[in-house]
Amino acid sequence: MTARAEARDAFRRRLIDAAYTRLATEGAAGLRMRQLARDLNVTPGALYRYVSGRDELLTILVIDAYESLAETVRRAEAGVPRTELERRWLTVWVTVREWALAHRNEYQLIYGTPVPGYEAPAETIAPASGVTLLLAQISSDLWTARGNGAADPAPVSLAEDLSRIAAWVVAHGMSVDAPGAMVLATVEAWTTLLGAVGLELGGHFRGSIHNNAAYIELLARRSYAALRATILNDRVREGADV
Amino acid sequence: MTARAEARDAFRRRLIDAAYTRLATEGAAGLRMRQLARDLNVTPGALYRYVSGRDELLTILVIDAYESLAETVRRAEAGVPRTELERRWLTVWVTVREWALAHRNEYQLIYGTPVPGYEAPAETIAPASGVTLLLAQISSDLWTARGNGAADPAPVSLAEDLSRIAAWVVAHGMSVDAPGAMVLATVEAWTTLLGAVGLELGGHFRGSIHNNAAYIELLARRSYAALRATILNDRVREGADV
DNA sequence: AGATACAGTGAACACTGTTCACGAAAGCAA
DNA sequence: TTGCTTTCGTGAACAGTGTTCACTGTATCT
Repeated sequence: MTARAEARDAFRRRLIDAAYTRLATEGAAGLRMRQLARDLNVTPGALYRYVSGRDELLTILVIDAYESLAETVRRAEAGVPRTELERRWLTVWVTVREWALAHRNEYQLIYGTPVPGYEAPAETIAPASGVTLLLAQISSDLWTARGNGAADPAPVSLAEDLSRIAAWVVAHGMSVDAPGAMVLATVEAWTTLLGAVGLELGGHFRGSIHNNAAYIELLARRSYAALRATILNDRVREGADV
Repeated sequence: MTARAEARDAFRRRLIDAAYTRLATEGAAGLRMRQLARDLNVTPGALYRYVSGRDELLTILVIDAYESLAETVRRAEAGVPRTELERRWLTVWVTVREWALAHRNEYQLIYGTPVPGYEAPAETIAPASGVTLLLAQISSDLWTARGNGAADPAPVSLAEDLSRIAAWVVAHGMSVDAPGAMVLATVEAWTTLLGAVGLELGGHFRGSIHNNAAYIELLARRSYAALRATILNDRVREGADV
């Protein structure tokens, strides 16, 4: 590797780091090319030797954010014994929230309003699936450990979507034997989780929920209970007439 | 009223209308003072006679969006017979989603990432409560019509938050006798609803849910069932041992 | 009718992202 | 080592942004 290529990579790294810092401290709007040039003691034009423009920088940061979130959650979840399914589930919820609080701007970058004039390109799709896959894994583990229970029927109106999700899960190397109702409950959990975090970050709980940690934990427990309840066995044992 | 004051009001109205149009067609980023000036055949400086700046315009539009959403949902919900609680509940969910789809940018303006450098001022808080109040009303009606059921106990960790919500509901002229567990289920529903709409608008269901109409309806039904289930009476009748 | 308040102008200021011709330096081949 | 080529960073420029301000002309009020 030539000295030039090395210097090039090094500077590109510095640029991305500077961009990351600006994003973290000032949000997506603080990501200004001219400001980054000042941060790096260079004229604005020089940046375009390393990056095609502001959009590419944003794409890099989007991917970075997805990966950072997924990695953080994966690491936390890996620390919980495999058999303690509910604790694993809970850990995912809590860790997502904590990451979001610690990385507000990165979170908004990926799950907030799309940045004006910026359309997330295809390469951002793959890294976006990290956390959902983790939930799917736990859900799948629950199904495997179910004993001899059957599952709720899945609604026909979503049959197509559910088989799409199943295919996608298979494509990520997981077994798909989890039934539609469980898959759906997992998607539902994902929806509620991101809803709760988004509302908290947006300050929409100002007049209601303040103890957001307790709230998210409650939501996590409920969603896990709902997930379990999709396995008929449990309910039947309890004598419900569903 | 003098002719001048009249013209002043008329122009201010025209300005807000133009801003609304730009927001709807191009998003918050398309809301450019200079562009609005061109739209109105006037120099940019003239706008500052009617509005203190871009932020005030945004605030007006934020309030407008909250009110438009609340009004739309209120009207739809009012069309359903009072006693059909589940249909009323469902109508709220579906209408919120439909409004969001028809007014993507307005929705993002209120529930998406806060616009860079813009902090929503106090006067936006009141109009934000429209839809939540509607859900609270249905939930309260359900409680009133419960027969002689008791309610689940509410978690102590959220007791403070729940009483804050109760106080806020009272301040809006509703009776508060609905128990904590129901209030919580209502907040939970709100969380999931906004989560689902936000994810759909953000394109985060691209690899999974496509039939979003069916999905939101399913979520609505489930959340209503959960709301009902907070009233012990029902569950006891079904023989569950919770 | 005269004083006053106000609307709109046009120029300016300080920014932004992006492009481009140019000179300097580095890498490579003979 | 010499010469050619590729790359780098600069500085200036372009087109755009929000906002301010001295200055007119016109409408309102006394």
